[in-house]
Amino acid sequence: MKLSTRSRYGTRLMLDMAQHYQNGPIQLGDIAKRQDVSVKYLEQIIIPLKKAHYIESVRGPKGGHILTKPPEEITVAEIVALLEEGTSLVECTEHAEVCSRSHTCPTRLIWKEASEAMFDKLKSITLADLVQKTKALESEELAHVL
Amino acid sequence: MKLSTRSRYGTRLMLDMAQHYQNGPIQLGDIAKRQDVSVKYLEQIIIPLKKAHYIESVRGPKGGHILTKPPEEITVAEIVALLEEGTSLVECTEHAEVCSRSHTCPTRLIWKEASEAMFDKLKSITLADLVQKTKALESEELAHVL
DNA sequence: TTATTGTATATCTAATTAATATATAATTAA
DNA sequence: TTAATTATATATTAATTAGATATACAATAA
Repeated sequence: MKLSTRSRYGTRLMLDMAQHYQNGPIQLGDIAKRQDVSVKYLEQIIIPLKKAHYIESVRGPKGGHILTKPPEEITVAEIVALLEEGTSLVECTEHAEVCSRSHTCPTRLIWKEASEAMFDKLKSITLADLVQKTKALESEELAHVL
Repeated sequence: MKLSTRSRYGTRLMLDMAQHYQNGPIQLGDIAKRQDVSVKYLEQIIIPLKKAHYIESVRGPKGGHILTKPPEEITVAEIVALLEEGTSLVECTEHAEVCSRSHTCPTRLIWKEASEAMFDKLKSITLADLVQKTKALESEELAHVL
């Protein structure tokens, strides 16, 4: 039931890009340093995000990656759904045919409801919200140190 | 992010026991047949449920397992939390020390909120609800066949 | 034209999941 | 009292997935 590093790192990748949204193409090397994740792993994670057109890339020196939409218009639910390949906690709610009991299975329905509750929450959070939250947390931390 | 078979089968194990709550000790062999899961696997899954005192067992012929509480008093949230070993989608919300970024990490907070949304839903569903739901689904299915 | 950056595959390791096997202990009914 | 039945405990195995790393190639701006 744990979230994979794939969607956790992917969300941080997107958040990092949102934080530098105005700065032109962002390089994975920079994100990797800031987020403390290997470039090679980020290269894998970014593929589905590019395929789904959340990100565009430019090659060559001074190249990098750019969000195609403002952070206000991207929810965490979209990112997680993409990187986890679906919004369901069980295979059978999306593909009933994987289990012969699907049509009379009562537990199947509750897993569906639980998945929906979770994603409804994630739908309510945009990358812009996360950028804001980050600033708040950082000044909190600063106040705590002083 | 998928639920393990452990908690899925475990929930069905508990549901099956709830369906036969009045029938005295239930044998794993019977549950295994009805639920189409191997006895050996159920034997493993039942261990934490016994440790947490949801189930008591009697050995010998005519032995088996019994719920210690009526199905109305057991929620799916409890079962899943037990079998998934926690209610969190990420390690760091329960053990902040696993990640040095925890104190300023904005994503950590949203994973926590999402986990809570999910478990709040599961808390609202008891084994008795599932027993009811099963009956409804079965008569629906019957009506469909006729 | 070369340094820089992204792209595409392939490979690898470790952990986890899902399950099976074997041996043992308790209990009851014949 | 003993044979059948059932639970318990531990070990083992097979398959899958997660999490990463490595290698070779393609594009492009300075």
